[in-house]
Amino acid sequence: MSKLTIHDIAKHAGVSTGTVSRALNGRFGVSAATRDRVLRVVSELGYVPDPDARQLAKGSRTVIGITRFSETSLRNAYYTLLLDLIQEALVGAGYAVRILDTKDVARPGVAGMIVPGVYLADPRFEELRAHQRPFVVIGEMPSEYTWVEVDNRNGMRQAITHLLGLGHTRIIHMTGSPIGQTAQLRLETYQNVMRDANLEPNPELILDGRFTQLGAYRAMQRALDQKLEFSAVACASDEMAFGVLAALEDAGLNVPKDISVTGFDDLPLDDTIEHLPLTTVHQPMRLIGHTAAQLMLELLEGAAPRGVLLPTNLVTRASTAAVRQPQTV
Amino acid sequence: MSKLTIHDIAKHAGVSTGTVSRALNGRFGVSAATRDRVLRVVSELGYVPDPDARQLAKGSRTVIGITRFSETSLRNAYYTLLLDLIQEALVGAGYAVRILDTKDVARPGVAGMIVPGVYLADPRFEELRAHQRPFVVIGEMPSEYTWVEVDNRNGMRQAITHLLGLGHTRIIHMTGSPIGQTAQLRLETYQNVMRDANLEPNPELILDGRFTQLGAYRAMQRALDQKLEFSAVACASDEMAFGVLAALEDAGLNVPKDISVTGFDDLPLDDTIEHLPLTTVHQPMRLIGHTAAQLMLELLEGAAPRGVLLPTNLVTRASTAAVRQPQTV
DNA sequence: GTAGATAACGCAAGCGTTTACGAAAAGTCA
DNA sequence: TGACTTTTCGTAAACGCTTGCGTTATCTAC
Repeated sequence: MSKLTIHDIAKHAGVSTGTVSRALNGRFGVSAATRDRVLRVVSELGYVPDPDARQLAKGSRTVIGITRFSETSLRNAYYTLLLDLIQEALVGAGYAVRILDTKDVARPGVAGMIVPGVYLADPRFEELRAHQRPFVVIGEMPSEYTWVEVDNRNGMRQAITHLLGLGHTRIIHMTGSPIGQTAQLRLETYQNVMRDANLEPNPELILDGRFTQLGAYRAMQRALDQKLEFSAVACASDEMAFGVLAALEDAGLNVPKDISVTGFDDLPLDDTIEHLPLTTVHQPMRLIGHTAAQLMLELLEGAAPRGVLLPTNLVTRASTAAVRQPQTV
Repeated sequence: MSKLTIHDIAKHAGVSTGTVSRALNGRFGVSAATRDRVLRVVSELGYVPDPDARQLAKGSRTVIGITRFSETSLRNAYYTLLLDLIQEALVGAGYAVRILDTKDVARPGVAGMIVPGVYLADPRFEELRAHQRPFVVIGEMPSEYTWVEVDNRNGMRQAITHLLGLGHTRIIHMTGSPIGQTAQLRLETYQNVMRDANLEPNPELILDGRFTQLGAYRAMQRALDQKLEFSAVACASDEMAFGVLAALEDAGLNVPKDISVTGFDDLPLDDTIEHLPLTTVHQPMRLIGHTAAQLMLELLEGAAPRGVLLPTNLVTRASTAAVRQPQTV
């Protein structure tokens, strides 16, 4: 089957190409009836407009940049997946996507920026604000700007509640870098949920794993050396959970028999590594990517900035179990 | 300045647009004299052809896929940088770049694949071979196919020679996953250079860090626990070197006073983390990206597969120093 | 029912390239 | 030198889409 063009659609729907174009782009000047008919034909034939032709006709090419991550905050797998999803949505809408630096915001031809993992305190954030270009932030919630973030509170609440339900009371929280809102929210929620259960959060049980495997491994090891008493570890990221798992394993402890561990992110794992299936808070990755792209398109059409909070939910797997010997508070 | 088009070039050079196009694309039917004149005007005015228009005129859109990494082999920063560079070159040549999975090779519209960090033993490699589409491999050297890789031998040789020159004789080699050629070559070279210096390589001094910070940290820690005697660590990646640095620091050892450490890759570091400046083997990242793109374009034009080996060189920084108390073999 | 306003749509001219095709210029050979 | 081949280059028609303009159909209000 040779390439399907807008002319084919026009012919099938009995209208002109101009009308098809307008229907497709939601422009005014098309009656609801014909729009529906056109759209039906489009989906029946499986027509998808050629991004090149579209761009060409629209005028100068518009590219949307996605920044690199800061190393520490979020890791490889997460980023790559996100990139892919955003690309999918944006290219579908006729934009080009490039990986850029925040300073490229000003570059001609760059219509906007999607910035995952940028801290509000980050100088790069200032850079973005200084320019006129629209941008959408992933993973932080700068008021007055456009962002998409997951429901950290609810996610962590579910994880801690799950652990409490299994009888754990001495629960370590492995927190990430304290610079970001994300880590902060997860930490706060941990503290709140503990308090709600009448367990005054013990500062000793809050460890900083810097959002990395190694950081969490070291923190955990130090805690074990100090004979810290605990039966569960709630981590602010999967990455850190893997570090914790390794430290526990090296100490001869069994997960989940001796210690329960929870993560946060639900990263798709590389098949080549076998890990204990992790009980973790799932982030709707596809939705995040899709939403970020959608918000960008919205912004480009002149919409007002807004934030979107996406749901999270706990996925119970093999790294958590009932506490071994019930403890008295 | 409004957009520069092929017409502007044509006018300035006193030729037709067709001629400009032919000159630009190296097609036959244009004399050397006019080609040079056109090219000169092009670079003078800084004209760059519109990829969209080019694609549109050329026919159906062609996209070139880049696969995701397998987690373990090469890390985030490396990958992202590479992605950026390849994108730059390929988009400039009028192609679209998408992040895809190896199984998408067969997808219509995908002209080729660039696959960084795929092992030869990987089933994904078979997948690539099974289809007709051209692909170029980064970081492995599959004979009969097209690849770009850095000179692992020379790089590791320089690193070890540097350490030997500083008086070190008990040098640990922190190797990566043994599945890949890369780790294998670096390991072999370490052994060879040691032998050349009349130091029979000691198997005890070969540690597996699995190409990750955590892996290297654990391996190093174990070695320290066993009171292994050594004065330097030559790592097969920067990532692992950071793990080693952390382990040494935790053990109260000073780098480079007590122990010298070398890396491999010369990853651009995230500014937010302060690390000891690492003596490491530099990989010409820009060149790698550029070469991969170039090879792909070549392949698309029907050229025969070939491999390109890129140079490496040692960058001496603060993590290496003369051995403390000279040792006798 | 008619005039005037408004909404719906078709027409066709681009957007910046590439690439047949054919004309003109330059070589080639006897 | 003339006829014929080859090379060089200009012309113009695509490529698939958007959009301003003008035309026709549909409303609205009297």
